[in-house]
Amino acid sequence: MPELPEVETTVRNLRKSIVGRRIKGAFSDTPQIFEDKRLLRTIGSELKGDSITSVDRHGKYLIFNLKSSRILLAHMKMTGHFLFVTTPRPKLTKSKPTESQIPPVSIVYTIDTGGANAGTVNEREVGERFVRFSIEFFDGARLLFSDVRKFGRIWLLDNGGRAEFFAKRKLGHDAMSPKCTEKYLASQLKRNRAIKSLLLDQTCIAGIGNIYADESLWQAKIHPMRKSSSLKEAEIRSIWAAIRAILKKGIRAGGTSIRDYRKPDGSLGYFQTLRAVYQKTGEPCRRCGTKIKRIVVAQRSTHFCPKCQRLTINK
DNA sequence: GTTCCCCTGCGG
DNA sequence: CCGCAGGGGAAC
Repeated sequence: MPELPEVETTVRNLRKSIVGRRIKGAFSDTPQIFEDKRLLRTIGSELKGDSITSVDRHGKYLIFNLKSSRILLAHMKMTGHFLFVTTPRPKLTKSKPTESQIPPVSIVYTIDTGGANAGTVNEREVGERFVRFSIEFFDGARLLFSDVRKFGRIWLLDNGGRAEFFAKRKLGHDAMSPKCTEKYLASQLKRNRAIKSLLLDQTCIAGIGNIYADESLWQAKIHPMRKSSSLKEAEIRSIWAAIRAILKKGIRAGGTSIRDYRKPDGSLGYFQTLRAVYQKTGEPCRRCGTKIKRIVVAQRSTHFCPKCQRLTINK
């Protein structure tokens, strides 16, 4: 799921809800989401009494700045998404955690949505079934991290740990940052690789993923396999402008909700209704009617119009 | 560069 | 049963 527009939408949504609330506790029963496995047991006591002072983003990383000057970081990977709920904690089910798993502060229990009595509409909306991490605030509101595939990651950084964390990952400029100029893009494209693979490379530009890469290249009329070093200045300019326009459109649409992604309030984004090529294999190109083609680039499904987006420059 | 892996669910 | 899915890291 989440690419820059989804993460940005999440940030904007959460700023309105979680900033300033005092944390009563936190809980997770999914060891995979922590790089530091100790957090599985200690995250509750670590966060208790703290509060989130601001929410930010770098590429696809979500940044929760804490009053204690520490930072809670999150990456939603494929199916992760944050939900903010003020509804009462759901009723307990038989899948109650064992004694050893019960955290000192608060617990979010797994809801049994199977069987004839599959969860109520509300339970389905908040995706309780796949909650991997949760924070409970003193006023009863909760921040839930739902993630079917458990690829998402959460980190708790000490004061000052942020620079080291991002230096290690060598992220390029954020695609929506003023620093991500056309000139910067041109400098990054000097590496001689398929343009699509470079757009997906977070050390080149941070924030673009599979959907917005395909959409941007369609908009710019550039073939995804074009070698980046062969791109002319005008082509780079058009890619740069397309990235900006597409990401902006994605943000305005509240992101893409194809399967798992939702805004923190549970509502859907609508960029899926605006896309031109992503997962539109066989459908007519909006510009020329040619059937959209699917190939694999950088191990990812890639969708493009074989007529509008040519590899060779013949006209 | 590729290939495999981490996971779970869904649709053909 | 199979392939596929908004991501990314490790190993060859």
